[in-house]
Amino acid sequence: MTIQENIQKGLQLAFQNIFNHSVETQDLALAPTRKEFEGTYTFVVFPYLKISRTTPENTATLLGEYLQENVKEVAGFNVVKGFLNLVLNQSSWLDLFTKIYQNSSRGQMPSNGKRVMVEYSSPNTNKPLHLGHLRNNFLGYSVAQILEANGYEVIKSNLVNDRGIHICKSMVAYLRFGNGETPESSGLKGDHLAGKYYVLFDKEYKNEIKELIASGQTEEAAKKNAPILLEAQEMLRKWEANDQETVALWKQMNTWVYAGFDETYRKMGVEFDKFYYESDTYLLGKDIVEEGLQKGVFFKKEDNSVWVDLTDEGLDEKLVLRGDGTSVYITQDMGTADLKYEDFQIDKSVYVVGNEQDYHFDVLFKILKKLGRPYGEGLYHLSYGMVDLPTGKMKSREGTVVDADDLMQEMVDTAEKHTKELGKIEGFSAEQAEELYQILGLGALKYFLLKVDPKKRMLFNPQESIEFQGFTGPFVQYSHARIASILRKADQIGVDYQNPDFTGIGSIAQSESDLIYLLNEFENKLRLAGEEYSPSIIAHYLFELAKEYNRFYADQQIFAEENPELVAFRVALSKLTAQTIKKGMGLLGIQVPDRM
RNA sequence: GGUCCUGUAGCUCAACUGGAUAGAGCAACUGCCUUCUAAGCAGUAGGUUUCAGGUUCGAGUCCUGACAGGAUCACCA
Repeated sequence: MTIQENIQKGLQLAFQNIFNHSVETQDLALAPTRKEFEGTYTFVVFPYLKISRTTPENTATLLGEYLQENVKEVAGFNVVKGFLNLVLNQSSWLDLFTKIYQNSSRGQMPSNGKRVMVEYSSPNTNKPLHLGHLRNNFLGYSVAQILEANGYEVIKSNLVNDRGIHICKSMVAYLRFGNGETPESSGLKGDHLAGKYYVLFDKEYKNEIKELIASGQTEEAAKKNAPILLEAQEMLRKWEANDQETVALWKQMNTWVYAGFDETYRKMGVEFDKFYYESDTYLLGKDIVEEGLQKGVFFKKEDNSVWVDLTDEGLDEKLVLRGDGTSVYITQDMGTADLKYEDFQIDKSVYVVGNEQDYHFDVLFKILKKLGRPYGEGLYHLSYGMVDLPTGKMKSREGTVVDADDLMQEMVDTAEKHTKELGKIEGFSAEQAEELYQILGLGALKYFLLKVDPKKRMLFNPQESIEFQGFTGPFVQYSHARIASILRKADQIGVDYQNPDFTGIGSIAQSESDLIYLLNEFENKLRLAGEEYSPSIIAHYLFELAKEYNRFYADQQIFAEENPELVAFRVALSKLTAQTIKKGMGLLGIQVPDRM
């Protein structure tokens, strides 16, 4: 039984004995006491005045007296209006700490026997990754870690959009302007090479439109008739007809792109257990359309096209198969959903995709539920907001994107600059220093993108570089490095903090019990982050924890203390904080250094 | 136009899902390094939570209606 549960139980008995009324323990909500009042937990009595039939102050006082007498953890209480603030006794804090400290499986819930797939990243192979992809990748990876820590078996998947008109555009431009350029000959990363030709396509396309308009065509006609566009469309047809030359070029360019992506993913620190390729899946789903027709979930129109009617769910009619029998986007998504289930028998499926596709996923999930899919109830669209620049939306064709590789490198460079300015690399080898810059630069970037609630859109100003102070990754990393230093010293002077005995400690400071309180909150936050698919909950928690530790650090001289048990306690408290930071940052995909 | 999301300090974000005097960070200003890392700590200042109603003991949070920004409403992906 946790302290909270003991208090709830006590409250239940109090209501029974004082007011002769039975209340469910889970309804008795305990909130953390606000900083400006004395106490740890606060019970709000307003909702219970009908039961107590007396004033809020009176009700709170009666309950408080009962708790103080009957619950061993409650040392005292105070009443402010209808708020009953409970003060815990010193030994409860130490007992609680000992319990957490000795829990070797802390931060990893036991298996819940459920399997979840997290699909994220899902790049197009015609251009390199940009800032928006960074948010997607960091979110996806982090949510996967969080679900795993919550006891799920997690499969990280990546559905690569490797076919379609946009790929053909890069290919056509490459044939026209490439002169056989390769990543080796140009020194360009493969994905950047493909992106270069995607931009060239658009440039040429616009030129041709201008020329056609000059020769008398309307703008609308020119947009349809530009030769380079027709070429791209022709190339798509050839690709679908499995034309040898086209397929060979397609394979060649994609190979280059994948080599580039691999490098970017490695730098990001993300990974995948399973890749799906749209070139394999784009024809899937037609059998489901047939099934849907038979089940009466879909219906056919005169032109043979197949539709689903979702008007009773507040949506519209939606096409699921064209009149000529060819697929649309949602057809293959239905097929891919089935494929994922066939491959892994997943209980849940999380799609990390931007909020511009909210409607699409709403439709997709409703269809799959109507079809009675066993995984239907476990579908979840982790919809995140766009990353905007001060200049507006990023457009890759117009070159107004913040490139992922460039940004990561800038962050590492900035980390190097800050570190050198602070003169903090004494005794580091060149490799160690470089490793530190990577850890700090990527940490700052990931934390910056993950600390915001996923569903909110966020602004990124490249001019104002990402901070290294305050509510940032490096602040949390710094706190960890500080503690690592404490632990080194403790080892050096022989403090036994592995199995310490705290029985001789009289009382602990406010900053110490506050820290224990927060450390105890870790698993609650972990659970909440899993339920909400929200790394930002972890990020906020870690900031609070690091902040509280630094308060304690400034407050207490660890090794100057004369009572050896108290020294051991403080070192142990430090160690548990470091472990929690490391584990928590790991959930965000962020490493922590031992020195910085 | 229909639907959905968002609106909180100058800026970037919180607010434990309806609880106390709405909190952090950045930027500004004041203090604190001869003892464990100052990428830190403590403090000052900064608010009509876009606006108007409503629900109740109690609203940033729920409801209605405005206003502003964004997304989407393709036989594109």
